[in-house]
Amino acid sequence: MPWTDATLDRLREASGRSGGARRLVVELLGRQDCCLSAQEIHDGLRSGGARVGIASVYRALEGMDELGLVQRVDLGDGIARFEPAHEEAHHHHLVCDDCGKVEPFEDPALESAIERVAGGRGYAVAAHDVVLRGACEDCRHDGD
Amino acid sequence: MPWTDATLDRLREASGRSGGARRLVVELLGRQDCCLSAQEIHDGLRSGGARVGIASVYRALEGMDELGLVQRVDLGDGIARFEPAHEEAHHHHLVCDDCGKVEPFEDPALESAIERVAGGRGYAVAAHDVVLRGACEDCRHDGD
DNA sequence: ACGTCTTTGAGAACGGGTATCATTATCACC
DNA sequence: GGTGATAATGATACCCGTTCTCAAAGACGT
Repeated sequence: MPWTDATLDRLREASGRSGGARRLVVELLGRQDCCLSAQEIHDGLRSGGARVGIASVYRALEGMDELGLVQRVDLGDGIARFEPAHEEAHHHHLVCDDCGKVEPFEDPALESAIERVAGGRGYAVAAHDVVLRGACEDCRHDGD
Repeated sequence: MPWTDATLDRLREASGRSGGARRLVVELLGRQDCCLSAQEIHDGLRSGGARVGIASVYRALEGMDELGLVQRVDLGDGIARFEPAHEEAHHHHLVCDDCGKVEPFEDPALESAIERVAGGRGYAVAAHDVVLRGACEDCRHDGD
């Protein structure tokens, strides 16, 4: 788990301390391959028997976000989701309006188009989200 | 104001009635060239002397959204924004993390990359948002 | 082990968005 | 122009994700 270890190191380095709640959040997030909401993280930890407060989950996520260790993902439903930031495997999301399924995708041409746009406007882009909403293949063939 | 008139017609057609609050919201939105939040619309109408409830603003926006007359824009700050849907002038947004400025952009290569991704995944994409965050040209040259 | 300073957890507080409900306004019909 | 059925409206209570507060617990240098 390279991301988990590196993230714990960076967090300890930044604050000078370690903490149990923060470690649990990082470890859970490191096991995921797509995004999780703060509530989902909280529920996952509680169901695993940990006595973790929701505020600690938000604090851990905030700290990681400031250090660029997580990618904040906004799917448009008013709930912030987070996933480990693997710079070598940057991806975006397809959201099905029918069944709510979220699946990641990556596309080099999309990335280069984004970089070209930002550069042409004088922008130093720190982050970008692309969210495609619609009907997934399964739901297109179901009744709709 | 072609969008304003067409939108009022479509809304009346859909519900069978007209209403003063809805008309004010549509007229205000039709005067904008980029996105506004519900609160901004509400404040704008109240400061113009109209006694409009915030609930009516949300209802008007919801109705227009269902008919595809507005584009819902999510800039990642937890506030939904809306702008007139001009299908001939589809655009996305650059957001400055420093000064909060929002500016629109459009890019045909970006659009075609999105369509290609969605098609390759069997997705019927109904809507897509691209939000680029970073430092705008002004803020890059200021202190930061 | 001790003291200091950060983290933590519970719950209050905040804010955008939605639901409720009595009142008002619109419109087809007369 | 009335009249009645029905939708729109505005004030406000409510929901829920997120942030704030604060006392208690934990981490680390000494």
